[in-house]
Amino acid sequence: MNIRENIRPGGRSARVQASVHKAVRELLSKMDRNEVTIPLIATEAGVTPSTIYRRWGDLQELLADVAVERLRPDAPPKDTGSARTDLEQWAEQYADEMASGPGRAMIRDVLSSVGADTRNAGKCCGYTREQVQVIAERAHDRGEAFPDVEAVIDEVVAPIMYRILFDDAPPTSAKVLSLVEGMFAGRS
Amino acid sequence: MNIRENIRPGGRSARVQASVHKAVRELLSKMDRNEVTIPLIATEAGVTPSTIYRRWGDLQELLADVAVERLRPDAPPKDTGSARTDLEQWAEQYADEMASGPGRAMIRDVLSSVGADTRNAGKCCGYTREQVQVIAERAHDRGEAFPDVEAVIDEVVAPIMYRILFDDAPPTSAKVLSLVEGMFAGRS
DNA sequence: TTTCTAAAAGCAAATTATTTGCGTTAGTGA
DNA sequence: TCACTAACGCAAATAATTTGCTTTTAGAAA
Repeated sequence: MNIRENIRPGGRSARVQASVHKAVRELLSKMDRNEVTIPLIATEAGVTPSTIYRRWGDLQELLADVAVERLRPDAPPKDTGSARTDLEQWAEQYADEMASGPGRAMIRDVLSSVGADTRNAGKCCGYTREQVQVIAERAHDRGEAFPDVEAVIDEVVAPIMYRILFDDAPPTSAKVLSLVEGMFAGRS
Repeated sequence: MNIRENIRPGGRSARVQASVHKAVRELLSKMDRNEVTIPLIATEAGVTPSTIYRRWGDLQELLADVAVERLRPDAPPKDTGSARTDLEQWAEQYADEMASGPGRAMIRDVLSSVGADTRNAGKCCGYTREQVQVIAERAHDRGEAFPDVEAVIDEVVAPIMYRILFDDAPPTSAKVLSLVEGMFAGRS
């Protein structure tokens, strides 16, 4: 049950989608996530449950859909003057956001949904890659050396995410900085 | 709804648990995961659904419980004569197992369950850490240099897991080897 | 061993969620 | 404007979940 994104985008479907997403966000902020049900969302959104079932399939898909949207960055990484500090600040903010209660919940929602397609998780990965890419391009424009984007994902993003998902202790600020440090140590 | 592991371990509870786990494994091997329901599992296991609901709470918790057990390594990493090859072979096997269809499904089950407690995902992380620890101790006994276990998690385990979870492309054998390579490059 | 106790299982009724068929509404393209 | 059809609403049917109560059974005490 793939969510179509470009069928009749300007009409009722779009309004229903917006209304349902809004309802989900509001309910999640008010109550525990396993008390949120589709009939509840439907009431809050002013639609019938069957509409939601037909469009999203089940609660996990819907939560994932909402989470992906919320995980999309709303601004490019701040330009701090140097690639290293750009990356430091971006990584710290990324770690903070992802390690927060809502952040973790959204990541789990996105990962849980992957029943048939990996597209949801892939999108999030794509957002991250884009952000790092922006930093890399700025570095290039300034004439600074900057590691490969994939290396940044391996050495900075992946450890942060691994510890958020699997470990009890989210990475500290110092830890994040040391990961970035390691990134710049070997090269120049 | 925590699963207790040490209450009346030798009696009926244990038989029910074993029977339910077995039913889950068999059903998952026979059919698509989102066709598996608790009433189905109950029938297959020869118990009533309410027993499962009361013990595990919901399907996700049960699937996570089963997945954690299946993710527990059944043997220590193979001793290949040197720490580097130990780590190489272990990492390749780890990547293969986790990137496989069932592997990915189990990881997702474990991560999805984390409603109240992070214990499930933490356990998996713990298994991995133990395996690496074994390799590290063997290296120490042999007098070989070996990086810190946490560094191995950051630089080898985390990138593998990140790409399995978020990327479409699971890491290739060459990629895994290059991660291990990077691990040994800077030091000793 | 026998008896007592309470945790866990079974059963069935009540509730709640999900699916489905069909009629209606409202964007879209001619 | 009109015809077409995807998407919605409604309501009935089905399936899953919860819950109160009874029965079973492992483990402890006599």
